[in-house]
Amino acid sequence: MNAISTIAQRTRSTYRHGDLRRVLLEAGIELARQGGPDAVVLREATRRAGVAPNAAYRHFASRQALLQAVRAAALSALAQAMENELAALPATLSPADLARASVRAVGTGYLRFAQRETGLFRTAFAASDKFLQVTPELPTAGPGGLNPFELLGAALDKLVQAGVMPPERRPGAEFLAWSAVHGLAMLVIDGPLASTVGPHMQQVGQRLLDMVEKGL
Amino acid sequence: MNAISTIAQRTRSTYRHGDLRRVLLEAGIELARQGGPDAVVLREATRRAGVAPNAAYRHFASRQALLQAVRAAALSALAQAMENELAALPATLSPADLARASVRAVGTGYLRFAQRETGLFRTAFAASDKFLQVTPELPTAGPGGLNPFELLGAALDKLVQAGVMPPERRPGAEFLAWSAVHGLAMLVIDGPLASTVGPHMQQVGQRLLDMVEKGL
DNA sequence: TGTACATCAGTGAACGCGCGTTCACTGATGTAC
DNA sequence: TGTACATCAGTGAACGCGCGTTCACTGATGTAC
Repeated sequence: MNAISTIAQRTRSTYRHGDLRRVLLEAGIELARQGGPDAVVLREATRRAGVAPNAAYRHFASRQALLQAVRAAALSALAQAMENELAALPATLSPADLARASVRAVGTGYLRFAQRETGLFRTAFAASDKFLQVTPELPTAGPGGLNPFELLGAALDKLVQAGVMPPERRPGAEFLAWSAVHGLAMLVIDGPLASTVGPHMQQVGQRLLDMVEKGL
Repeated sequence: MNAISTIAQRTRSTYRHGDLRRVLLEAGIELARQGGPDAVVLREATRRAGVAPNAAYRHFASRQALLQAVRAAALSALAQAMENELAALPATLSPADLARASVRAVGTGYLRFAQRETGLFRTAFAASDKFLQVTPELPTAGPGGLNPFELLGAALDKLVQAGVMPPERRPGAEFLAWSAVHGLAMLVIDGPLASTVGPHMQQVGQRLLDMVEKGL
């Protein structure tokens, strides 16, 4: 180990790297965080890992494979953000209020993540023909073991169990709630509402969640 | 004029092209239609116009400038699609029903356009720091003179005028309605709901509009 | 009406760029004897 | 416990690619006289 070694470009004392896959993935996540999916570039990831460009091919079959791994990590981080909101709910609520608050917490976590981690959010939902094929093999869940979509589903289930939502409205409800929140996120983070709504994202987000709650 | 000349690559009899700007723009639109914003490539547009690559610079300052023009055209086409839905409404409705139906028509037009013209839709809403700076100079309205956002606003105004929506709820309502519809479109056209919801887009879309109507 | 000339739309060739990916290699590591 | 060897992670050099953009040019057009 060298005294001037950095985290990003460590002077290896050994010919072998030891943990290159993880370092490449972390570099990829950092690139996505800063510049979205297009910024996840194989050569730059290897550069940051202090390694020859083709070394990446020992761990990822292609640039696409790295990008999919980064995407899975981004979804996992999103799940984590949602769980954080859920964990912050007061334990004193009635079942009905808790259920309602859980749905809101999931939505709020989603919007907060989109705003704070814009690059990761855009990466998580970047266009890909292989979205469904690839992700199941990679971990997309948060610490609690549920991925973002499942967290929303669980919150809606609570709504039914608490008697707040009639069971016959439950099927497909996640698509409606998700659409509303996802649309606001997209329009604000790199769409036409960036300057109009962006500064008031939280208030508009709460109004949007009012609409969803009432409309579901 | 050559017998084997095509629309795309016309053998010019004259050294000058005559209408290159429009032909490049149309080529750009076609590229966007097929492959989204990233497919709008200067060199390919000139190829299709049957012209040297650098000839484009007589008409567009840069690739970005061409892309912005294509984006404006895409927004204009979206407005057109909405107007078509509005025009198809029966004239016999009461003011209140007409207002409600107008909001639905705007949403339905939006979703239909996203599904039929996916490439253009993605181009219209592609990330760009210059979204608001550039578009105002370029025509984004449909034949009726209103752009997509204004069409939605007008429909919501009708809702208030017809006494269906209390005036105090009107401010900002377009952000909520737009978010819901936009989110569904995004999740379906190149997101994780493509295979799940895609085939039932219309039904889910109508349920979503129910939610918006009730929730606003 | 005919000629000289300025304009400027399109040409042809070239540039540098960074990318993903392939090739034959080298040398550190862990294992079998 | 010590040595031979197979494994395979990382190297170094190179490739072809298509892109956006710049340069000095050419020649068709419309206008002034």
